[in-house]
Order: sequence, then structure tokens, then C-alpha cells
Amino acid sequence: MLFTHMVERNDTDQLSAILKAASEPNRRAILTLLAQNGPMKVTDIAARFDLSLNAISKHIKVLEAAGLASRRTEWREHLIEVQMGPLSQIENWFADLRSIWALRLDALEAALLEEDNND
Amino acid sequence: MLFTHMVERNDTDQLSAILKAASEPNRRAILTLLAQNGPMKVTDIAARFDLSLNAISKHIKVLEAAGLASRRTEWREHLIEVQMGPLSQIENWFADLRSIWALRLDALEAALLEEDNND
DNA sequence: CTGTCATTCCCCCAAGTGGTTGACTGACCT
DNA sequence: AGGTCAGTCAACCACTTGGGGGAATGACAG
Repeated sequence: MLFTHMVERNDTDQLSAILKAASEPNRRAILTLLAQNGPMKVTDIAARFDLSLNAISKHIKVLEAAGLASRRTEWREHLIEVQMGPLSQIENWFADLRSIWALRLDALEAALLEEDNND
Repeated sequence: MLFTHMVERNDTDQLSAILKAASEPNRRAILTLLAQNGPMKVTDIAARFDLSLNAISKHIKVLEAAGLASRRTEWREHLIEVQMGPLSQIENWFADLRSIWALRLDALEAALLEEDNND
């Protein structure tokens, strides 16, 4: 098996979700904030941004849906924590793409060598 | 300088564009196809998908805008080529995030040790 | 001169996105 | 009982997005 991270059909949806979630600057900022500070309450996160609590709440839900954040609800206080794990799916996809690319270049080089031998 | 890839304000837009462009399954498929086959004409790319030529043309423009593909126009034939370079911006962002995260854990551990000494 | 070809450009549509404001929930504190 | 507080839900708005169809372009072939 050449491509160790070979993506199964089911995973592509999650990969799409992860990339899309990460494509929004505010959401990336939230992830950074959580990485710095550890678990935070929704309100405290919102306080760092020039956005309504509601908007932040929605962003967090998107991050959760993508698996990039998790929530520990302690009555009305929701502690949000960053989840680094799923981000590696991006790396895996990237690594696969690079493998495919390198494979083609290798084949190309081999073909050129073959041609040299026939001269 | 701790974070070697520290993202400047100007870069975040491009990073967003890259992530967003890559978040669409069809666009990822196009990238894979190009990585496998090398430069291809728009029509030939479209032939591999169950989408209109128009849709493919638009997807390619998104990839171009994100810097993930480039175009070499030879009269009416446009040769599209994948560009792996910009993808590393994703890796850089990821590495930075991970650094920030690890930094917090280190600080946490240090604090615990300090506490131990005071016991 | 009339097609054909590869591709873009323009217009249309349905669905999704980021953002807002306002109402709701339910324990806790006077 | 009545207010506060953390957070979600619901409705709404402007804008974008992914997709389609069709016309336009401009060299080249018959």
C-alpha cells in the first residue's frame, strides 16, 4: 500500500469540513486562542473578539462539527477545548498529494533515462 | 523568534483562500488529477468529471486565485498545472498552532513542578 | 465563407454563510 | 417572586457559492 493515508470515500466529507472550518480567519483565531489558553468559556472567547456572542457561538459549533473543538458542559458554563487531532487529516491529504506528484516525476525521469539508453 | 512561520497580517487572506479552495471535494480531485497527470487542458480535466465544462472552468479559476494552480495559455489551449508550493502555508499554520499548544502544556508542567517544590 | 473547437463571459437559480437582533431556558442571588 | 447570567435557538439580511445554459471569441479546416 503506497499511500499510507489513502483517503476513504467516507473521510472526504470530514476533510472538507475541517478545511472549510479552518478557512475562516475568525475561526482560526479562536483555535489559536484556545491553543494558548486551554479550555475557555464561550463568553470569555467572545470577549476577545469584536463579534456578537451569537456569532462566536455559531463559529464554535462549526469547529465542533469539524471535530476541531470539543465541549464540556458544566451546567450553564460550556468549556470549549481545541482538538488538534483532526488537523492531521489535512497533513495526511497533503502528504498523499505530494506522493502522487513525486511518483509522476519519478516516472518521467525513468522515461527520460530509458530514452537515453536507446540513443 | 519562536514561531518560524509566524503569519503576517497580509498572509492570512491567502491562507484563507488556500484552505477554502482546498475544502471543495471536486477541487481537491482536480488537484489530485493534475498531480498524477501533469499539465492538462481544461477540457480534458472536465472530461473526467460529471460536471459541466463551465463548472470546471470556474473551479480552476478558484484554484488559480489561491495560487494552487497555474495556467500556460498556448492559444486556445490552456494548460493547467498544479502548484504544490502554496500548500505548505497550511503546514506552516498548522506547525505554528501546534507550537502554541505545546508551549502552553510546557508552562503548565513547569507550574506543576514549581508547586511540587513548594510542598 | 461556413463550421468546428476550447474556453471564457454573462445571466440565472438554489443553497449556504457570516453576521445581527431578540426571545427563551433554568439555576442561582437577593 | 423577580432579576441576573451563560448560552442556545429562531428569524432575518446581504453576500457568496456551486451549479447550469447559452452566447461570444477567434484561429483553423473544409
